[in-house]
Amino acid sequence: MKKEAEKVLSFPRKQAEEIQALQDTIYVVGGKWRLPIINSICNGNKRFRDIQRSIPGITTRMLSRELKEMELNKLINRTVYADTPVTVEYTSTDYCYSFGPIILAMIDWGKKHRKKITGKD
Amino acid sequence: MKKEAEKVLSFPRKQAEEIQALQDTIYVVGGKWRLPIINSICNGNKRFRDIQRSIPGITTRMLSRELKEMELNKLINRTVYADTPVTVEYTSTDYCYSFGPIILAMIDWGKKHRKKITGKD
DNA sequence: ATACCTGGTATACTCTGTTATACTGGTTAC
DNA sequence: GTAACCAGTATAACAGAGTATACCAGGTAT
Repeated sequence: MKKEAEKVLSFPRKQAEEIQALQDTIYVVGGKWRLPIINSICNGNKRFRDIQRSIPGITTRMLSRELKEMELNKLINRTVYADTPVTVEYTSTDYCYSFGPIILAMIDWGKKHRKKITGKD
Repeated sequence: MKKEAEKVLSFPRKQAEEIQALQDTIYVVGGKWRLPIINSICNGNKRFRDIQRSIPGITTRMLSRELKEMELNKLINRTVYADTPVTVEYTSTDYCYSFGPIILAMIDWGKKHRKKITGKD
């Protein structure tokens, strides 16, 4: 009996907490490019042009900007190798992998959605 | 948990297909409000003002716009009851529930993130 | 020699998502 | 009578995400 009341009473509080968590996440991964870039790097793309080529539509400007901010936020590591010509490598941090479940859920949705509207695989 | 995501994310197969699926999904659920609104309605909020109250920061204009578009895209049903005063109910379609896994993954990430930066629960 | 590769930066612009504020027309409560 | 609730619409303005295009300096391939 008491358990029941507790559950009911805490329901709105949980809802508020969940919507806040959701809004936090949207704030962090918001925008058109953040998640595709994370996915690309986690998939093994390390070089600027490789990452760019792997994401249809992204411009150098946007990629550059996002990479810079992601490096600041410890989402990725940027390493410069002093060979000639100089090469730059971007690699994912552990933190970066924490977005894995979100990305997988979104890829899954996208595939099903496409299958649904095109009618084929 | 981490190992699992790492393994799956690192798997370099069908990269192009996956990035497209990801971009499709971002296009559909993009923006600041779509996912919170879906979440709110799936949580049982039916009335305009209830939905608005459940999402901190949203304005009537944005909510109105998003609801309209979501109705067009068959994400929600809008039902007007001719009692006096007229009441309007928004309910989720099956299609709407398909975003469940994405929303749950994002709520989960947001909770962990907050715990991490505040240091408490 | 010239055309394209690398890893970006610079400048200028557009677009639209988002905010702010006020308002409508009807209903119910004090 | 006046204040607050409902379900929104109207108007205007803004900020910044995103686009387009060109460019740099060095190296490589034909």
